[in-house]
Amino acid sequence: MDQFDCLCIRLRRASRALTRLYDESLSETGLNIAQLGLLFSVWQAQPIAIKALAEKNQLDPSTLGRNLGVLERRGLLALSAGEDGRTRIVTLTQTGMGLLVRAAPLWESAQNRARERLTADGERTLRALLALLEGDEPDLVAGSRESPKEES
Amino acid sequence: MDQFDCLCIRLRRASRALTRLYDESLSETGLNIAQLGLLFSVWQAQPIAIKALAEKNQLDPSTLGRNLGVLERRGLLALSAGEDGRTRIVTLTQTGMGLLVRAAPLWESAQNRARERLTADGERTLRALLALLEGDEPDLVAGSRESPKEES
DNA sequence: CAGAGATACAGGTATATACCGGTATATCTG
DNA sequence: CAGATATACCGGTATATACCTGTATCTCTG
Repeated sequence: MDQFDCLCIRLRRASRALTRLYDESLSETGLNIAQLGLLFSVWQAQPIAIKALAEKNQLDPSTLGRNLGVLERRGLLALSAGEDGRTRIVTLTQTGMGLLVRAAPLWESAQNRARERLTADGERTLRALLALLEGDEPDLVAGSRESPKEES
Repeated sequence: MDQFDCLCIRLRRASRALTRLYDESLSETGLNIAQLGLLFSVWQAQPIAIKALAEKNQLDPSTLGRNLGVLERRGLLALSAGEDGRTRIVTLTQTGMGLLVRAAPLWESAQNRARERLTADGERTLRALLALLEGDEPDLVAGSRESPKEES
C-alpha cells in the first residue's frame, strides 16, 4: 500500500507534475496552463456568462470569477453586463486572442512532451478514463472524436 | 477539438472533480483529501524532515511547509528541530493518529465511489498511466503490487 | 579554524480552488 | 402589481500550490 494507493492523491500528484511541465513551456507567455485553458474556453464559447463558463469548465463559479479577474486585469478578456442584468458576459480581447495564438506552439510542445511520457495507446485510454472521471457521457474505449456539442 | 483536448487541462479537471468527491466523504472529519494524504504520508515516514517529505509527495517544500502548518495548528502533527539544526522533523500526534483512524472508513467509501466510476480494468490502467505521469519507474501494465520500497 | 559554498527552511507574493453569505436582478404567484 | 422565490454574481475566508528571496545552519577547503 505504497503511497496510500489513493486514486485521488495519485491523480492530484500527476496533475501537479503535468501542470509544472506545461507551465514551464508556457512561461515566456506569462500564462499558466489553467489560464491558457480558460482563454481558449472563452474563445470557443464567447460571448458567455460566468455561470455557463463555469459549468463548461466544471469550476466553481466564484473560483472562475476570480480567475477571470486576473485575465481581465491583464487586458486579455473583457467582462460586460449581459441583457439579464445579473449576468456578466465574457469575451476575448484582441490582446487575448493574440496571446492565445502566440501560446499555441508552446502549448503544443508541452503536449508533445506529455505524450512522450505516455504511450499512444495509453493516451487514448487515459482520455477515456478522464472522461469517466469528469462525468462525461460514458464514451469509454470508443475512439469517437467528433461529438458535435456538449449539452451545456 | 472539444475542450482544448489538452491532457493537462483534462487531468486538472478530473482532479478537481475527484477531489470534490473525496472531500465530500471526508467532510465530517474536517479534513480534505490532501490533508488526509499528508497525514498518512507522515504516519508512514515519520520521523521525517520537510524536504524529504516534499520529495516523497512531489510537492514544493515551501508548499508542504505551509500545508503542514495547518495540520500542526490543529494539533494533528508536531514539528520539532532535527539534529541538523536546519531541518524540522515532522511526526504524527496522538490526535492526528486518532483522526487518521477515524477517517479511514470514510476515505474507503470515497475510494469505492471513485472505483464505481471506473471499470476495474480501467482502474488498473489508470494507475499505470498515473505512474508514468508521476515519473515513477515505468511499471506500465504490470500488475505488480508489492514494490518493496521507493528509492526515496 | 575562517571563509566559501551548499542546504533546509520561512516568508513574501501570486494564483487556483471551494464554500458560504450577501446583494442585485429576474421570475413566479396570488 | 406586490411579495415570495430563484438566479447570478461578488467578496470574505480558508486552503493548496509554486516561485523567489532571505536567513540560519551545516559542510568543505585552504
